[in-house]
Amino acid sequence: MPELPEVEVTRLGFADRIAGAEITGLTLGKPLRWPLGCEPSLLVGQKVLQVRRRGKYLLLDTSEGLLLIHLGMSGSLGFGKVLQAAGKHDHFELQTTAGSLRLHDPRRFGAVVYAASETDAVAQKLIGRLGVEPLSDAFDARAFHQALQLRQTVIKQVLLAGEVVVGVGNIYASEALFMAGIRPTVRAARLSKPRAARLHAAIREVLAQAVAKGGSTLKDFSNAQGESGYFQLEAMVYDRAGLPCRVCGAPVKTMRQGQRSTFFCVNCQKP
DNA sequence: CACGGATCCTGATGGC
DNA sequence: TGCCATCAGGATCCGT
Repeated sequence: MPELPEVEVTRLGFADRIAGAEITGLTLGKPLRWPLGCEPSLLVGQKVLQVRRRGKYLLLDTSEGLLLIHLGMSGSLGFGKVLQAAGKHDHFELQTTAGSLRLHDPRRFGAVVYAASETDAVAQKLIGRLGVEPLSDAFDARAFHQALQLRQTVIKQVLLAGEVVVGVGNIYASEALFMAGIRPTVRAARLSKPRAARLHAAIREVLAQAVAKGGSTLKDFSNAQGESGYFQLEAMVYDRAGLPCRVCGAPVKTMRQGQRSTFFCVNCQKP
């Protein structure tokens, strides 16, 4: 479910409300992708200072450390007063003086990990090798082109890997490549400077738009207030196999790349 | 070392 | 209360 826009919309939904609150309890459900990495009681009494985002991770800074939260494929976070008992797919809940932060994650590919600091090996293993933030000034077209020159793999896979640029998942990879007019099967190293620049701009555009519109809701995304986004209404190719391309009318094609579906238009996207 | 594939888990959907 | 195969927004680990 969550790519960068959904994670960012989630962050915006509760960051200000949880900042400054004191942690009063912590409840765990079934195991997530990784263990928490500390005794739950260690968190109690600490304050939540702020909530940041790095790629698809949320970083909850606390008085003595930080929680790294990843939503995996099916995770979502809710924040507020506890109105209902935890359901069978609620596997993490952080109780604070401002409300409770609850992770709902049916598939449990998500994770919540505690680290004493961001430079800790525990934290570095998760976020230490991530690429540049696409919406930051550090995401530079020239550097992007240069990084692509070093990759022998197809461009769609490079985007998904998150080592060059973070935050682009399966939906926005297809969407950004469509916007840039680039076939997903092009070898990254073969992209010309102008085409890399187009892709650079497309990635920023598609992600920024999705954040502005509240995130995609192709499956079950909802923000921390439980409201749905509506990016789905504007997907150009994702999940549109066989439907007419919104630009040229040719049927949208689909293929498998690395066990994931890719959608593209043979007319609008050049090899 | 860089790449491609298998893998974790549950639920929804569609064909038979 | 049908059963089975396939697919789903992620990313790590492992073999080559």
